[in-house]
Amino acid sequence: MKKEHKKYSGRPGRVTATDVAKELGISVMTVSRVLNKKPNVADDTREKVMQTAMRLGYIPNRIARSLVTRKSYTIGVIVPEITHSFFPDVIRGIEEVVYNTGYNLLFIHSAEDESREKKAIQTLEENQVDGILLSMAQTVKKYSFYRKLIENRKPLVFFDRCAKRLGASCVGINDVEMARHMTEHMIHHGYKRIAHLQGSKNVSIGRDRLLGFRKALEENNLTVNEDLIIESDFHEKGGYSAMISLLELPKKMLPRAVVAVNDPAAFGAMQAILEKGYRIPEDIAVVGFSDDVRAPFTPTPLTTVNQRPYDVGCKAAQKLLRHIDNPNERVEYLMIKTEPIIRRSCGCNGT
Amino acid sequence: MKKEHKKYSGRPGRVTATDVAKELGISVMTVSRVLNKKPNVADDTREKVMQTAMRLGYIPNRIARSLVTRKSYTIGVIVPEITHSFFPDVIRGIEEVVYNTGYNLLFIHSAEDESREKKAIQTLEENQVDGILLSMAQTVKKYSFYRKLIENRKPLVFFDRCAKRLGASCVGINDVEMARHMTEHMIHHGYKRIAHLQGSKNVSIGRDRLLGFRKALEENNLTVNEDLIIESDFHEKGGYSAMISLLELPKKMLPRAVVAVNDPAAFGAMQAILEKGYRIPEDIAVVGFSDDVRAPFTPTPLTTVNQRPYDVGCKAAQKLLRHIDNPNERVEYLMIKTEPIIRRSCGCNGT
DNA sequence: TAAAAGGATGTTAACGTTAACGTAATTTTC
DNA sequence: GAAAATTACGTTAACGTTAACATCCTTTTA
Repeated sequence: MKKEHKKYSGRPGRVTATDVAKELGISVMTVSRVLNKKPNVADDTREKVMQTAMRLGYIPNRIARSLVTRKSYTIGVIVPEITHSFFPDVIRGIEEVVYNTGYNLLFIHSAEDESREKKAIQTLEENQVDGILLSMAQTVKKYSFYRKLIENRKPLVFFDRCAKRLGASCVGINDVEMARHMTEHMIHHGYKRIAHLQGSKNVSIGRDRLLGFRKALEENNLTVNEDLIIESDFHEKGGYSAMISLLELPKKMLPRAVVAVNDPAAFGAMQAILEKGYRIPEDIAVVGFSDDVRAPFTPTPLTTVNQRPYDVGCKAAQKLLRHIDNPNERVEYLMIKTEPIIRRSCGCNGT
Repeated sequence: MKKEHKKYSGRPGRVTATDVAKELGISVMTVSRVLNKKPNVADDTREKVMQTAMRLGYIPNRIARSLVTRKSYTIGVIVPEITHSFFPDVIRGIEEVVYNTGYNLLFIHSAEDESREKKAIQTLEENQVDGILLSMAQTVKKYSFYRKLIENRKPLVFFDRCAKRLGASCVGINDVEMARHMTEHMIHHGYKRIAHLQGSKNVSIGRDRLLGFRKALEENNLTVNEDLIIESDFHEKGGYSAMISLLELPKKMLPRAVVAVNDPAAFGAMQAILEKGYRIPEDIAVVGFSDDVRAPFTPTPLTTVNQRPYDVGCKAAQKLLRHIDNPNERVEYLMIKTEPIIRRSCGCNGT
């Protein structure tokens, strides 16, 4: 009575647990028990199963497993712009946490587009992800999709760009506080006319940093000049064109300093300033936000805020895993404490 | 006779196609046909199914679907260092191609570590990905894992860091040619003592760029000085320490120019050069490879090669999809043509 | 107008795994 | 030494979907 090995026999059929069981003349269940390291299996059986599984090149099918356990061990990650150096670092942090926990990352790039983000959420749900880590696209206006997720009890943790009061945890940085701090730093330099390149109002960090900016001016008894608050986006282009329009103001209305919503916007602004023949910081000082890899390298190194992306990623992933493991995990708004990085674009003698 | 809606009733059970079918008193199969836009369904039935599916909040379960169709519509992506700005751009390209094809990306970061890469491959296989896009970790020594994948007929396409002759397609750039070109550029500047900060030999781009470097010297009848070829890695640290050890050579043995395996290594080297009080390019010229976002911003803007990461990602994804759709798709080594970006670190008057 | 073709459904089984329960043999307990 | 507990399995059904085939009814064709 010959036994036939199924391995690579004819069609490209994968080796299954059933094949391993048949090979040994035992039940699939015992094989399953061994592979999942469950108790109540004799040592020698365990040994035999491991060996034949190895010999046949058995690879467990997580899809079949997921179907019955109703757990995919997959986490969805939605990022608005992977190209912005903040996000790869966040992903590093996320990866580092999920690595060794057995979870995998299903990654989707929303390209700052609301409809793509919606589609992404739908896709993640179809894939039965156990939870979602999301940083909002800047064009998102409606939160109904988030609400639906939360109603469906799909664990959701926002990072960086958060939607609060929806019942999902958030991991961000102390945006208001740091925007206030950086603006005040400009004020302490003696600058009076301070502009703000504002991020999209749709997004928490856009609103919060604007708030911090206003706070600083008010607390220091400076009038907030609405003409100097101008909507940019989070990228070089937006910063550039916003700055260009500021520079078209009459000479004496020109800002003496610019607080940009983030570093890419600041880079765009710096380029505009230099192109128009002004000096940084002698004519116009600039501060950014997020400590982009390029920040130390700009002609005048950019004063900014270290956004600790790696830590944001870690904390967000950890919180999500806790939500997944415990449906009663408390919804929290975690704030990573960040610090200013003083270089020279603000007028200091930094590195 | 009341009908009960199952939606959100008690336990968190998802709405299934069966629920939709029961609601309408029809068979699941008809529902399945509608949802998959298959023919042979009456228009009004189709309509009714769509509506109740919507009303009940039905979300198709891709996991169950995958199990029976033996297709996951998922592509695995393994990247050695997401933090290196080349890779996020590649991912953008990949995303752009798979977006709208219905495929998803399962993302794993190997952290330049062979064992993590192996584990990643295993994980992707367990998840039944339809194909894998992979850029080798620099510490990878054995190709047996790749061979096993290829034997198992799991479509695999390498990008950037390739292993050829294994039967998997590769998408890279013209490394040898461009390294030769850049080195020759240095020679045309009149530099004689030219050093090479070499990448890991385990990896194609490390070997190929070294080859191009040697070629240029030989073709121009310059002797290759082995002391000036020094192993770095692909990151700032390696470039820095490699350069430091070069700078410890006796004064007259010092290199006049440095060809770095990539930009991060070049940045490290530049830092070392500046710290030791030398000028770039007056004392030591430097060229990099990959056009990192920081390259235009270094104190002396870095001459480098545009690696066209976005195109690499697109091509790799396209090729993989073709391998998935057609098992007889020809194995190819695709080469994206790249161009030098002349700035100032080489001695030119670039931007 | 009978036969053939096609359209709109339903039925059954399967994908590969595990949960829940069942059973026989062995060991423990008092 | 009989009841109870434990161990080492096996059996059945289910997870949610689709492929393949079957059925019934309508329309077309010669």
